[in-house]
Amino acid sequence: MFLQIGRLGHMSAQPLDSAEHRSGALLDHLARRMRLRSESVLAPLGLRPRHLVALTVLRAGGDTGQQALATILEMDSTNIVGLLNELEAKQLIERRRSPEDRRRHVVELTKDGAKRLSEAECALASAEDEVLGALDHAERETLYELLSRAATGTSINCAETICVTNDACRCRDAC
Amino acid sequence: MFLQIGRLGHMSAQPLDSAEHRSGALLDHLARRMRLRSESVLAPLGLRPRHLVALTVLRAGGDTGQQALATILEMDSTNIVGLLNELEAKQLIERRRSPEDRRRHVVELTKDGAKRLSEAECALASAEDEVLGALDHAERETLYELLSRAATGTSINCAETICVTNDACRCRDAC
DNA sequence: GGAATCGTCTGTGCTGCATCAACCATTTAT
DNA sequence: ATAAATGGTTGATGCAGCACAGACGATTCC
Repeated sequence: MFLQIGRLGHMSAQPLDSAEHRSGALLDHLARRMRLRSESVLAPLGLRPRHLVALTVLRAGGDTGQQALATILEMDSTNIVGLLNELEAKQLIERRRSPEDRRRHVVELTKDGAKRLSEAECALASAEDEVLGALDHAERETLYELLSRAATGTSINCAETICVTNDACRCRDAC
Repeated sequence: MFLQIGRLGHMSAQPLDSAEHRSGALLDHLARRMRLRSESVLAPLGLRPRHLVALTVLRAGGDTGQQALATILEMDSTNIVGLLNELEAKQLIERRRSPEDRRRHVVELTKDGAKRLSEAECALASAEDEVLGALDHAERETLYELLSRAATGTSINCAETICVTNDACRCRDAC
């Protein structure tokens, strides 16, 4: 901190690039705190945090080949198989062979899957309250929107997926 | 999603609570992506992601007993010891006995530690570019500020720690 | 003096995950 | 048509993060 001030020196009022503001460690820290709480909350629903991540990605991304899924989640394909097996056994997802390329399995969220995901998210309210307690509602919504955009890499889904259901959503400005 | 619309029914224009917007899974997802990239970038510096988290917390929190650290990081005390041993061996932190309660070890970031942390954060620029590529500079700064506030649990440090060095920081509105 | 607290060290075991190897179904190239 | 490449599946192996438990020294509080 003082280092930075020292470097700025004669121009301490300028918004100079703030190179040290890396979110990585904070992301890691908060994700851990959230995950620890999520585990116990999710257990009764037969889910674990990683399932939620996969379901969330599937909801956002639409139909996805599972190799593409491996890329998005940055997991090894072989581990994707096991993960999807668990989700398919609970009928939260479906694997269909792609009509275009029948080698490919297209993974899709089932109606049950979407419902279960929704339930899980509701159940996580208290966990989020503990971890994000320092942020008010609008700030959390901003956070969600930023994370969501970063995760999908595009803002295409934003208008359709988010804004329809929430009049206060800030993403209209951003979109 | 449709469930919520159904629930809203006659008042679909109201900004009702958006219960499904949970950040947990997104946090998890992005933290993972960031961590995978961080590992290789940090290795030459002799650090691992968890070290960075600890150093970041220490920088933000000032002098901290290591039991308090265990609480903040939500790690077992015994694992904290090992983590701190590694950092102390590299002289990035110091353990001093607290003058008030000499049972307690107060953990403090050394000058070298602050410097190394700063270097690491610079080195992580490209990793962050990949993961947060969908966000522009101002959005990343907003994200950092939100995560930072959530992590420290208070907004006390905000004015001192962040805003002095960055004129464009949005936290003035929030503070 | 005795009990409780903070930190340290050691060992044990579970879990997540990467990696390797072998295999089937399907598509693409020759 | 045959061979090669691709997507997916399965099983085995090994490492690392981490929780947990037990024992110990140092210090404080009653």
